[in-house]
Amino acid sequence: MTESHHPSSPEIAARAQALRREIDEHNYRYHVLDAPTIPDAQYDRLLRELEAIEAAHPEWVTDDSPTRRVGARPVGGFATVRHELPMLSLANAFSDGEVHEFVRRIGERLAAADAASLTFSVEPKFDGLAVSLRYEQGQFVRGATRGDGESGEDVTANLRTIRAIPMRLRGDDVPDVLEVRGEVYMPRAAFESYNERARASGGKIKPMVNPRNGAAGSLRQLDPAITAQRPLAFYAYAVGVVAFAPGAGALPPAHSQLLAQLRQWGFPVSPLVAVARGGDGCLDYFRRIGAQRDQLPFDIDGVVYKLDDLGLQRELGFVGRTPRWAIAHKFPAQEQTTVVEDIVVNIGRSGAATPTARLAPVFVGGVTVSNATLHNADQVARLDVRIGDTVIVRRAGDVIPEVVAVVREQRPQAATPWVMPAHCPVCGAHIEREQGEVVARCIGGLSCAAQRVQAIFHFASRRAMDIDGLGEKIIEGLSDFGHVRSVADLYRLTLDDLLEMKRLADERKPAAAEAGSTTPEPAKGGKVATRWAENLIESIARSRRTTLARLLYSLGIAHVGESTAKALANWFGQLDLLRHAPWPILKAVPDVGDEVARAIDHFFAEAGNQRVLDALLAGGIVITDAHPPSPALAAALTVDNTLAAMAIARITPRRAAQIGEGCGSLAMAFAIDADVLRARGVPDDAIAALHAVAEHAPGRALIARCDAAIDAIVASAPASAGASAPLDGKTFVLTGTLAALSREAATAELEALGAKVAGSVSKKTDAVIAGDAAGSKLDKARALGIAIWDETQLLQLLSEHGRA
DNA sequence: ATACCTCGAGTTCG
DNA sequence: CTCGAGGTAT
Repeated sequence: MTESHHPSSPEIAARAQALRREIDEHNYRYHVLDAPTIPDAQYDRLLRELEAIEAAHPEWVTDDSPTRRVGARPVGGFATVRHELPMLSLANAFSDGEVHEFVRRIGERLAAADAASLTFSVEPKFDGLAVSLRYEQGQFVRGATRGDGESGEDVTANLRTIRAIPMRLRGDDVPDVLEVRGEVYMPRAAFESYNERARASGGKIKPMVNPRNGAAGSLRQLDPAITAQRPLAFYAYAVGVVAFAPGAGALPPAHSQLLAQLRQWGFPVSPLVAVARGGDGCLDYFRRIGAQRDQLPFDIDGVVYKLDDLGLQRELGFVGRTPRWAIAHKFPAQEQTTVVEDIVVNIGRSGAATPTARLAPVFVGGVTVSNATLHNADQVARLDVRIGDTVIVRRAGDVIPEVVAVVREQRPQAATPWVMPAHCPVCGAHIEREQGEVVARCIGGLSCAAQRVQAIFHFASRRAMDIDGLGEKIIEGLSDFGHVRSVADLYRLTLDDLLEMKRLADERKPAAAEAGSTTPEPAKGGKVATRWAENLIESIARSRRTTLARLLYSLGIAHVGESTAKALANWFGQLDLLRHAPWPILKAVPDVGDEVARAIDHFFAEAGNQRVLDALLAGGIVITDAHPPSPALAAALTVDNTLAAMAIARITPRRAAQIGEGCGSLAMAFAIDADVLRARGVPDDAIAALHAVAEHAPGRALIARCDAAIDAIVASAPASAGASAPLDGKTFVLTGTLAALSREAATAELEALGAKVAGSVSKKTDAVIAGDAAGSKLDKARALGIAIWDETQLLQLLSEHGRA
């Protein structure tokens, strides 16, 4: 429209009509062909132009205009619609055998010579909401939910808001009446972003439990304006009533062709539909779709096989409301409902009290689940899970089951909110929760049997001391019968100790053995038990030779995991230097800050822990990789002893420089009078900080200990670094499965060359080494433009430097 | 102070 | 794997 020329009414009306056609066309290209030809912004411009015209000329608005997708809000509930042809329900198959049986039955009834050659139209079974859409003379007139199959709810206004549903059929040969059946669903991405916003809203918007509930809830909104904001989509998969004008046309003879026809009429049909031959073809399809399931942009709960020939379908007919010619082959459910029988508290090695839901066993995602963690009290409160509640349990792409939501309608009257118990169920000590922390902890420490067992279990674990065959049950036995109180006791165990423990443990639970347990437990005191005990003793003996990093990690010091243990071992080199280092010294190690340094200091300050360490050494532990402390550590510490003083007085580097300028060194600063310092230009707050330490006896003692520790470290450190490691400062990330090396071996090789192997990709990563079936890390590397190597390149790098 | 980036700890079933 | 929280760079 130009500014000078005022278009006549007929011109504008024509423009409006053209816009409607164009917008419909773009909807079709986007939703049905999945091949948009204009950017979203341009689409929006067209829509706005049409809206403007219609606002100026309401008399031209047509019922099927794309602007009319959001209609008026219905009063009260939804009207009930009776389906002229009932909407079917399908029989289910859960195994290959049931599918073969289904095909065999059809072959038999049709007296087909060769059931294996029957063809089926096969398609994914969407996890959404089935609806029926009615078109008269090509216009969308009504849509209803499936309901009970006989009648559903009239959700026409809401269905209009779904762009994937055409308001008008395309083409000329359209039937007088057409009912299309299909599934309204919510794409996963839309579900995720909706929940993202819900979380960001801080509770104002309630997150959806899953895409299916999201779709169902959205479609049942009384206000179509709300539905319009929910990103719903639609796939057509069948027809109901179809009536052509006399002589005007007919449906094709096969279901697969019917789907093609629906696509031509303007309906989205899943691109995954296919044709399969015989039971084996169907099962091939099932596996192919199953393999893609996690990658699909929408949820499916199985696949559907329909005998392709519509004539044969008619011949077979129905049993009740389910057709003989179709079956749904379901994947193992990823979500199930079950009942929370109890909520118990588990105590971890750090005393963390973790609530766990004891569930009535339920088959989810291929395994029977009877436990699910609830993480912490906050999570329990968020979900408001109570004993006796019916809950939805999921086992998503991950392995670990989780409680997704509570089904409020099925809550027993008597159920009360769950609260974290005040006392440890194992040792009776208080359970306390630090201000601002999420986890509650049993404060019993090692006097709590649970924490003792967990501590020993951790000590023996593969990445720690690697004692093969020392499992939780055995440790419990050894602990209960007094053979092992601390990890050091493991190295004093005798064959007799183990055999006696086994005997006592077996006596304690004879009932279980008599209850017809299938595992024969004979020869308890005999050869088998002896052999077991010998193996365990041998495993323990083997573990004596270890590395400093492993030993440190084994101790279970708070905040000291594998990585920190390695850093400490590399920098200090020797246990003796480390076990007496005050925390300001520990802070010199990269990635060790106040919190971690204090935790280590605190651990070694416990006389009991030092005794255990001595006992371990007395028990024959040998550190095979002891070496002098790193020159870098010595260098960091000798900068005028400033490090320790800075840490204690919380003096920042900038301030330390100011003080240093004023009096030569920080150490000197402690000896100089406040007035003199002030006269030399040292700021008052710096002086106050120095004094706080100097006048505080523990502070002075700490500085003295730091001095001693620094002397010891400097004395034993080599003068300077030799040739630096070839890959010093490089960071790698491993992903996927490597063929020649295990992931652990590859890590060890790279670290031997001085490289760091990180767990996740960031912009600091130098290269990502991708093995087979690499996952999200690879995508992230691509997004960040990080070098991606294959295994060959890794092996080449290693051999260049004389490894592997 | 703030915004990453890492690390640690807990977790289920066969 | 996922969350929480510690460490460090900005």
